Parts: sequence; structure tokens; C-alpha cells
Amino acid sequence: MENDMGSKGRVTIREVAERAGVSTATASRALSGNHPVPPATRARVLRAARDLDYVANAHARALVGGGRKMAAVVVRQVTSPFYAQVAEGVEAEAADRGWLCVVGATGGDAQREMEFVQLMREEGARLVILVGGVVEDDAYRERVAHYAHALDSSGARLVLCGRPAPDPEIPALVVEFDNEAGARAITAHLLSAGHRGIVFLGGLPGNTALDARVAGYRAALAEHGLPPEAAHVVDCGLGRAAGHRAMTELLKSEREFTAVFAGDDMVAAGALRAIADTGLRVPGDISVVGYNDIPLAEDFNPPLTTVRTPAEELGRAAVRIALRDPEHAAGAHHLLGTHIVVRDSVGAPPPGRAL
Amino acid sequence: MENDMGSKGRVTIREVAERAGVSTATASRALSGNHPVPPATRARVLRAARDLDYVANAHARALVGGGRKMAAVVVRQVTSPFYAQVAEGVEAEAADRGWLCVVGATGGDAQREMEFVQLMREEGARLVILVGGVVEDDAYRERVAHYAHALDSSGARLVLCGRPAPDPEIPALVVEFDNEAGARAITAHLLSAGHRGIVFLGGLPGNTALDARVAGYRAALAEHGLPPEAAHVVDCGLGRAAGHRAMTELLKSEREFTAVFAGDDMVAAGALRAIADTGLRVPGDISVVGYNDIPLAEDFNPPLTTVRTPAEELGRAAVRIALRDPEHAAGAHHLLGTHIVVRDSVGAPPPGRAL
DNA sequence: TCCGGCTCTGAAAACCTTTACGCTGACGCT
DNA sequence: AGCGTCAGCGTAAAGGTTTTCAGAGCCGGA
Repeated sequence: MENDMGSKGRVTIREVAERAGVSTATASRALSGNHPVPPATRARVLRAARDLDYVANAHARALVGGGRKMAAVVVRQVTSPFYAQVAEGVEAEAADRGWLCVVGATGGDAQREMEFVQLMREEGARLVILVGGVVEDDAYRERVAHYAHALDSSGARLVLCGRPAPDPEIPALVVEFDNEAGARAITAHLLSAGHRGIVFLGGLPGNTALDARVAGYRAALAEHGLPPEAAHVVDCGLGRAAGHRAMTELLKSEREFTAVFAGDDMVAAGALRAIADTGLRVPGDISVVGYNDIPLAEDFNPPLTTVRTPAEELGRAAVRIALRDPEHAAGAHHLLGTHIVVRDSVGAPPPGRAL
Repeated sequence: MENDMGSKGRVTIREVAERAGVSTATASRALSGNHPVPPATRARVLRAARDLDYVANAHARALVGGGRKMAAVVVRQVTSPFYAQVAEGVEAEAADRGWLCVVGATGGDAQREMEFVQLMREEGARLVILVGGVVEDDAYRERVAHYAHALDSSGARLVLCGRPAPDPEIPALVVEFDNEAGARAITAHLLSAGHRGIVFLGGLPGNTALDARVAGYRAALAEHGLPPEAAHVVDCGLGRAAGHRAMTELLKSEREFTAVFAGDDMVAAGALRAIADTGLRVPGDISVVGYNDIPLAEDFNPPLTTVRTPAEELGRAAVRIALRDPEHAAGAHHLLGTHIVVRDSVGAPPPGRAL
């Protein structure tokens, strides 16, 4: 810093070595600490590097080292609170190990997902984390199988967060929440508050995460001795807008219900607004629960009772598990637990409308 | 893909060249399209590359090419809705040009910020975007000056989003919202609704973004002929928790007021909750406005009147501007406009408490 | 005294791609 | 026929680091 090199190119290890009066080999060893070097020499090299403001060239390093400490996390969009939390977890766990974390947003487009994975292969990422549920069709299965084999052949690991592996034999690792258990728990919560007419808002057939929640919802109803017809699933998909639209429809329909189980908190946000728009009260007239416990869920109107899925922990777990069992992990399936958090959006069903 | 190489190492351009019956130079030219090559040869090379599932090694490419198309965006935390939007904008604009985008989260720690910038220098990032207001002390000025010179000397660009350049001469570019104008506009909105007792919740002296909002707030009051004492700034800083705490304090104090101008939407979220906790109504008893218009602001209770700062556009603008004027940009200062969005959290002051 | 082994260090290879340079052969013009 | 031009393509160098291999010097033990 004191003698800033006005020259254009970066300072290389050769110049550091020269200044310290050693060879590049010794300089490299002193700088990387990879191989023992006598303290005096080491100090000289470090001093020279500091004087010249030397920064190692990560590309040269990666070129010889074969790969690099880099993790990639790909989500639908960064602005979704849930995905953002997962990404933050990945970033944090990566940073803890000195790894770099790059994030890609696909906007839900398979094409962009493929391009991004390809880019990561070129960049030599050693860990690719695909997060977010998805509808599992043939195109999906083929795509993921391709990723898995391609990454595996270059020594990288693939982890699927909340989305299924197309085949247990594939060299990929699955880490997700136990959606069925979570959904069962929160449905039971509604049931024990006295609700019998509970509709599930936000189904998306083929999306494994949502399908699991629907399964948990049905299971809870069955456990309470309700007939299968008691279940009513509105397949409106996710997002605030979808929730608002579907809830508005639902309120205009003939359907009798006293509680809504939203597929995730954003759907719940839309549903709450739709309910408020018609002048009904939550939880006085209708109870609402969500899923995921996004950071602002407690600021909804009213504060939302929901299922807490520790998203940041999901991200951390993904990299931790992937890096822990380098060999054994392929095909493994990890389930993370959830718990419900009770706020103010659930009450007893209104006397007049109890079924 | 059809003949998957079971070998460990990646397929190199040599193998592709060999299979296509050309030299590596020709293969490189055909693959990169950087130099004209007869269609027949080109097709043979592309075919070979596809057969072998060849992926270029980005490191080797960057090594010889000197640098790489990579942008870095560093924020306090990815889970903050505002920062997430900015990051998404950067990612989108970068992706549009085939650039890679890496994000770093500092948690507000200067140490981690420095480490991350250092890492970006090693990685050869050509664009580093520091986003988020910050208290401008000597340590900050020195740090940023160091970043700017260090990055500049290796041909990379530094842009500061919503934070000040320590010195107009420094090789950095500033892109931010016109905080003063936005704050003045929304304060005027409260004034024209009849409010005279307006407190600003969320000051953070030294933080230039907040200071500018406070300045706009004071300016609007002055323009309406109110004495300087009419201004009351609570320096509680940002975040939902801070807003909740400060609002609770404020309600217990002697201070007379009918409206609250929260430093950002998260502070407003906390304030709204604190107000609801005491049984007061918004906007019946107190009006509240926020700043930033985060995606969930319309789901607050009540939907929040706030200032829309197009955060994604800020991110896009940062990379667009930085890449547009490669040379001329140093020291430039760009201001982005904002506008207020009116929802339901502002009403007339209650008759009994109007000042 | 001699030798085995140990520590420290340097030369050079390897990593993979791009590109400057130069060669060959074909074609057209004079 | 001779020459200039140019397309097409290969050789080799360059880019910065790590790591292997081997040499040099030294110490202790026999």
C-alpha cells in the first residue's frame, strides 16, 4: 500500500518472491501455509506480499488445484422471503469455510436453470444447490438426472432442497422439511380449535412440497374421523396474487368452511387481504393459517399462525451435509423438522357457522 | 452424453480437437466463435464437443483473458426485502449480459466486508457493488478509499449504492435514491392530511441515507411554516425490533403527536405492532408512513402508505451505469427518483388530539 | 570419518485455454 | 508462368499458481 504500483497488471507471486529473495515455490508455500517454511523466511515473504499489496490469482490457483471452493445456490427468485433465507443460510455456512457463494435466479424457467448449471460447471463449482419445489414431470426428471451425472463426473456435488430426486440411484442428495408432518400438525391445531370445514388453498399438483402438505392435511382430517369429502383443496398455486384471487373466488362460492390452510405464507397474505376486502374478520369469522413463517408473518393482519420451517437452517444443512459425507451422501435423504407457531389468526369457529 | 466418459478428469479442448481432427487452436476458435472458421470444420468441432459433453474451463479462460465477467454485490443481509430486491436487480442485469453474479452478506461487519472485497479481488471480479447506508466515520472513509484504489488498480469498478463516496476524487461511482426528495414528499402528504405533530422514527446519525430523509422531513416542515421545534427525531436505528421498541417508548412518553414517519418499512412494521399492542388504531388514532415500499407493505395492518424506491431498478442501474461509461464514470453521482404510494395508514388527525 | 536422514529450497512440470505468428496451398491477376 | 493475397490451420507462447522431484546443506549417530 505504501508504494502503490502504478503499473497496470496485477502483482504476481514472482514479484513477491523476487522482493523476498526466494523462489516462487517458497513464496507460494509461505503464503498458502500449505507446506512448512522457516519462520524467518515466511516473515520475509509475508512482508513483501503486504508491501506490494499482493493478491493471489484465484484462477491460476483453481486451474492447478482442479476446482475451487465455490458453492452455487439456485432459486426461483431472491426476493421471495423463504428463498432468501435459504440462500442466506448457504452463504453463511459457505463463508464460514472460506467458500464463495454465488446465487442464480431462474424465475422458474427451466432453460435458465440449465444455463446456470452449465455455467457452474464451467466455473468449477464444487457444490450446486437447487432449491424450491417443482412439478415433477419427465422433463424435470431428465434434466436433474443430467445435472447429477454431469456434476458428479467432474467431482461436484448436487443437493436438492425441497425437490425430489428423480431416482434414488442418482448421485444427488436431498434435504428438505417434513412437509407432511408439518401440515398434519397445523391441521390438527385447527381441528382442535373446533374447525371442521377447512379448505386448503394453494395446491399445485405435481409439486412435491405442496403435495406432501396436502397429504398431511388429508391425513389429519382422517385421523379425526372426518370423511374424505371433508377435504377441499383449491389448486391455485403459490404467491400472494394467487392467494388473493383464489380466496376471493372461494368467498363467492357456495362452499361452507370456517378455516383456511394456506399453502404458504404468501398465499395466506393474499387470502387475508381478500377476506378483509369483503369485510369479514380474522379470526372472528374465518381462521387462517400459513406455512413457512416468513419474517413478516407476525406483522400480518392479524399476526399469522403458521408452521415454522427454519429456512436458513435448511440452507446451512444442505452445505454441511453435502460436505460432511463426500462419498457416502449420494442418494441420501434428509428430513428436517418443523413446528407450529401460534399467533392470532386462529380462533373458534363462529357459532352460527360451525358445521 | 451418449458416451459418458467414466474417467475422472474433465474433458479438455485437446480431446475435442483430437476427435474433430483439428488442432486445439481451431477447436478454440470454433467453440468461442471468436474468430471465423469454415462452417464444415466448425460443425465437426461442435459435434465433437457435444459428444464428449465438453465444458470449457472458465479459469483457464479467465487466466489468459485477464479477468472475467463477474459482478459482486455485497449487502448487510440477503433476507432484508430491500436488499434482496437490489440484489435481484443486479443479478438480472448481470445475467442479461452473461455475467456471473456473486453475493456476499456482511451482517454489518466491516471486517467481513473487507474480507469479501479482498476475495473479489482474488477472484478477478470486474464490478463490485456495495449497497446499503452506513455511518460515515473515518474508518469507513479509509476503508472505501482503499477498496476504490485497489479495485481500480486491477481494472475493476466500484459502485456505492446508497452510501457516500468518501471523496469526490475517488474512483468510485455513486448510485442512490433521492432520499431527501422522497422524505419531503411523504412528509408533505402527512401535512396536507392535517397532521402537525409528526415524529420521525428511525434516525441513525451518520447514516447518510437516514440523514437525508431526516433533512427532507425537516425541510417539509419548514416549508409549511412550522417552527424547527415541530420536528422530533427518534434515533432508534433500523429494523423491526428497533421500531417496536422505540414506538412503545414513544407512546409512554409525554410527546404529543398524531403521525409517525418511520425510517423504513421494517421500522413501520414494528411501530404498527406496538401501536396495536396498546389498543390504538391506525389511522384512526395515529397515522403511520414508511419508506421503501417492500413487497409485503400492502399486507401490513393496515396497508402501509410509503415511499416507493424501486430497489430492483437501483440494482440494475448500478451495473448498467458502471458498464456504460467505463472511463468517465469515476466520481459520478446518480440520483434515482421515488414516488409515494398511498394506502390506508394515513388519515385525518383525531379531532381531540389535533394540535 | 562416513553415511543416513532430515530440512530447506529451487527448477520445472502441470493445469487449460487463447492468441500471435507463421506456414501452406489455392486462387486470381498480370 | 509468376507473383501477391488470403483463407485456413497448426505451433508455441503466455497467463499465475501449486506441487513434485531432486539437490544441497547440515546434524547426529555409528
